[in-house]
Amino acid sequence: MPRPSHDQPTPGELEILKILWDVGPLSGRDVMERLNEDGRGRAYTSVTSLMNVMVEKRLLKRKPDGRAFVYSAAVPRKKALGNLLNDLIGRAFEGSANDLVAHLLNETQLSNEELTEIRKTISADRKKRQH
Amino acid sequence: MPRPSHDQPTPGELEILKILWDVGPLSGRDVMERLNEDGRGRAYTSVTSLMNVMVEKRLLKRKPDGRAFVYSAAVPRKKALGNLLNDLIGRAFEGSANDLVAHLLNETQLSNEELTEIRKTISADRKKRQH
DNA sequence: TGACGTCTACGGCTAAACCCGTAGAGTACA
DNA sequence: TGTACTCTACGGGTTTAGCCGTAGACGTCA
Repeated sequence: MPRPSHDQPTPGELEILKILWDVGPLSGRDVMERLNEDGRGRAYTSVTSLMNVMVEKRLLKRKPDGRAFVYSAAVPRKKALGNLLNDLIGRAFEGSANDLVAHLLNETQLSNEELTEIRKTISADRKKRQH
Repeated sequence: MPRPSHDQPTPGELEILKILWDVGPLSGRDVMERLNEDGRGRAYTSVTSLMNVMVEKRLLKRKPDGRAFVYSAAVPRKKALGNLLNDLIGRAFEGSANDLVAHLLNETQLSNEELTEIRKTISADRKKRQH
């Protein structure tokens, strides 16, 4: 049996999605330039080839624009990140979101700033939910 | 350039690690039987072959036991899960643990039970930290 | 018209993930 | 001794991820 197809965006695919989520529809060349701001000098065809795979996977949409294509995300950011989170919760934390949070607090070293931020997030969420 | 070596345990590797973390050192056959409780009928050689790769990656250790090997996790659970979490935070949430928690609360549908659990976890953590 | 540049389509490459089968050595038991 | 079983070692197979190069179409500008 082959390697299981993961259904989640791969790391490289996520990079592209993040760019398109942030700045909206872009040409292949624009995506390449943004990607390569990290210093890795990907070739133009590497990027478009990856994006074409993503179109087949329904992660991206593309429309002709003159002679070229304009690509845009076909999956909303919130949903994609939620899937990624749920995938990790399912694979590593027996499906318990609470286990994940507990691990985050106990086993990773968070700065005090991050801790207070998280506490604020939690209490704000509680207030929001009691209408 | 090839696919970047991910440094994190793959999904299949994580399954094996979870078994060894839970029940301690096991023979290849025992690991196979536990794995196959999920219904997928992996062959014995599939499992041992995967575990041998994991030994090379230093994810597992093995010791001869009579004619066979006994495998054990070479990476502590807390560290491996922490790495997995940090990897996701870095790739998907711009390095912000708080963003991850916020996403968990806002964008994934958690049950009320899970929400109260998480709140308890957070406040227990706070109390623990004010020694 | 010709030189140049950019775009797509296509195919190919390496390595990882995951899956197995077979051969040969060792053990156990009748 | 012979049969049956189990283990390791080894190699192979398929799919995906990520990376490119080249060919051919098309546009621009001198």
